[in-house]
Amino acid sequence: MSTILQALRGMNDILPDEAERWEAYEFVLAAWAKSYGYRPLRTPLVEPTALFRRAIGEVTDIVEKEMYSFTDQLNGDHVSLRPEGTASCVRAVLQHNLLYDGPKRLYYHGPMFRHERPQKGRYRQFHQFGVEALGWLGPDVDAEHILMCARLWEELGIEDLRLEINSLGSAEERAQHRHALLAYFESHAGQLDQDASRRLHSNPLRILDSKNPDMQTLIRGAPMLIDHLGPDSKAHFDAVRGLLTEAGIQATVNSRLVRGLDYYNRTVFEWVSDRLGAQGTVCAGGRYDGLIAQLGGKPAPACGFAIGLERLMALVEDHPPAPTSTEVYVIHQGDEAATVAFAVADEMRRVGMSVILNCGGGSLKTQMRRADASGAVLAVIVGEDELRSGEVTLKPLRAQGEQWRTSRTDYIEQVAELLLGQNEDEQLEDENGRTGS
RNA sequence: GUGGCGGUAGCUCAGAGGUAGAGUCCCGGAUUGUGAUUCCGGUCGUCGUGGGUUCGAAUCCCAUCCGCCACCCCA
Repeated sequence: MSTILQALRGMNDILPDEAERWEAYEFVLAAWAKSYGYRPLRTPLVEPTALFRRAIGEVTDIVEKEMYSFTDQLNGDHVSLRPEGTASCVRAVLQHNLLYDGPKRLYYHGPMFRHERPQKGRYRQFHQFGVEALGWLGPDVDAEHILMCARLWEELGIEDLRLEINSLGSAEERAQHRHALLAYFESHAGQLDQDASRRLHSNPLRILDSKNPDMQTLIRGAPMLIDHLGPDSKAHFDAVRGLLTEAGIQATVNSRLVRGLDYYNRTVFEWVSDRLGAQGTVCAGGRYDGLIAQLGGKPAPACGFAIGLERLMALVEDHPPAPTSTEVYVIHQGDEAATVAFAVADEMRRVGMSVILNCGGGSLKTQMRRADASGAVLAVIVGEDELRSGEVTLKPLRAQGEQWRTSRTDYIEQVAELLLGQNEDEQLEDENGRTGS
């Protein structure tokens, strides 16, 4: 063991059983995003460190202590593995001037990197599916994002996510509130715990989020951000909530909901599960109207959110999508038959069947066992007898019925028929299963 | 990053100073070309790693790595 190198801490291999689930989810999520008019964007995993420092904020935990940052040995560039997707997305949009002909709906997915202490649902390399709408002022887009999440949970059969939403107001309103907050906490400095004292000047908003029971009274008395919202921000927030109510989506306003990235303003939201322990946030996002200008673009509003794929998939572990299975397993005996079997497998694959050709020899019994274990619907046997008569043997492995021999010129049609019949049976079973439960 | 718990066969786990085990999986066989079940046989481990204590360590001690839980924070 000691001589075998391991994956880095908090970075996981996704083995075939799980990887099949991943592919299924990636497919479902991409189709979902597309159905709302979002288009894919792929950006590099490595970006200039400055991008994240400017976008996420210098004093955030992510930038201060969680980024994989290093110096490119060859040219001295300061680069970082991306800790989230929005910064890269905005960078790409600006670099290629994608907003030149109007607003854009975009989605992305892939690995993100944060150097945190791993736990279940929290990894150093984790995966997000992100959705961004750039160029719309809202509140319709804000509501669209929350709505599409709700519909996705329905589609995936997740029923216990609760929605928390808040408004952070504009940058000016936040600054005002920060002032009031600072004054309040400074006048009660004696009641602040260690964490709160530390955050007092770096990020006083975060004090509101403290879980320390001794702090709750103090926090309840603190100035509320929502009371510092101007008429525009208030109208925006009300409009978002109105649209959600119209759509029948229940949201809890959590005035202490604060996102960990500096770029957020106005609407922020989180979908939270109680089944994931301390890592309950499955999906979160909000509006970031200032970021585009902050990164040097022509000012434009935007909002977006990201889903943590590990967390999402942990919620539906009990109902994994069925993996696609092999249809045909080709068995053969003897050198000459091996050549024929090779060609037979190739022929079937070229008409679209998924075929495993037995490799590595083995007795007929052994090969039959492998065929059974492969999940194939049908075994095609090429033995010495078949070779002499120019035939193959077809043996159904799942359905009733005996094996039979057929000529090598027309066996494919019979295989196709058999597979078709099998698929119909499965669909029937599927439907019965669904209506029956 | 802080604190707590854990790591024994590919997998699930028992063993708590005295010869490393069970189930499962995998492999081979049960009269020569056929899957499940059953029966028989077999492989598998530096007991996470490295030190220390001891006549003797999977077992006790220290360090370290990895995982889990809480904090911090977040998807």
